Amino acid sequence: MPSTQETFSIGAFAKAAGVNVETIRFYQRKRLLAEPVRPSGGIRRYGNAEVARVKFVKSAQRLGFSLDEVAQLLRLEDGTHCTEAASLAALRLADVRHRLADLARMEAALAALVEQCGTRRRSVSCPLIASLHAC
Amino acid sequence: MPSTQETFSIGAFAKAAGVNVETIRFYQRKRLLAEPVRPSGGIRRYGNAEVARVKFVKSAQRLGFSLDEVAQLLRLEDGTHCTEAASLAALRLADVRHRLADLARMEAALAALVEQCGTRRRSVSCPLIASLHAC
DNA sequence: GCTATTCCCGTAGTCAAGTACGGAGTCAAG
DNA sequence: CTTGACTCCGTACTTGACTACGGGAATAGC
Ligand SMILES: [Zn+2]
Ligand SMILES: [Zn+2]
Ligand SMILES: [Zn+2]
Ligand SMILES: [Zn+2]
Repeated sequence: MPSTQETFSIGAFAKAAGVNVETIRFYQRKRLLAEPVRPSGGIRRYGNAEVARVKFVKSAQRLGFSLDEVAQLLRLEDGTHCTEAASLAALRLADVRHRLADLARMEAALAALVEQCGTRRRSVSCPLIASLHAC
Repeated sequence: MPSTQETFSIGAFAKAAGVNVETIRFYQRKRLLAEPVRPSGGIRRYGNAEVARVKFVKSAQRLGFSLDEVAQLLRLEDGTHCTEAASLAALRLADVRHRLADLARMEAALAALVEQCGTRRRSVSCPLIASLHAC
């Protein structure tokens, strides 16, 4: 019972998802997006679900995941999974936690930098470089 | 008064920094690294400072910064900065905080996914896609 | 019905970030 | 002094993620 109109053409779809039409087609080639059947020589239609999917891809990308990794993430929720999916998710989770820690360090360093530059103009040495551990 | 021996050849430098020799030279072309003078037809020498610099670049990259952005970050601590540097850092900080929030959501979603797949095999709907808001 | 957008599809080009290669020069060991 | 490893430098190739182009089909507005 989808009440909202779920019928985007590829152009409207791309606009709704905030990407280029070519990007949609590129994702279809890369199997990140299924191409809906087209009514015998007609035009394909897309719904809100695929808009959300594309937005997820772009967001995950911003977090540093490659398209292949995003595809894996998506497969976690898509298909028949469980046994292998759980271990995959665990791997990704460890990765995410590492990034989280790194980002937190970076946040602290940047915040300190902003603080120092803002209040006094006498900073002995920037904490930025020191803040990123050798990992 | 540098007591530690600060004399890497480019090969030792690259190894110490955990990157390829070609990467060093690439960074020099990109002005992320200055090339030290070479004693009239001799071999260039590098020190611990540039090792730290390269490690910083790689760490910042892992956090999603592009090389151009890393160059900006490095300029923050290098030159005469403060006024413009503070706003640049603030921009990056906002970005980092956004990513942090997204990553935290994703962490929760992945943890839940792992949990669900591990214990029961009945998950109504994966929270993964929902975890990244439309930003 | 006519024209202007869109869509479809394949191929090709771009941009960032390296990575590889090849020939000449340099240097330390033997 | 020769040999082998390493350096220097320029140019070219690779990979990931798009982006552009071009010609024919389909649909929408008038
Ligand atoms: Zn499961
Ligand atoms: Zn780390
Ligand atoms: Zn300052
Ligand atoms: Zn976000």
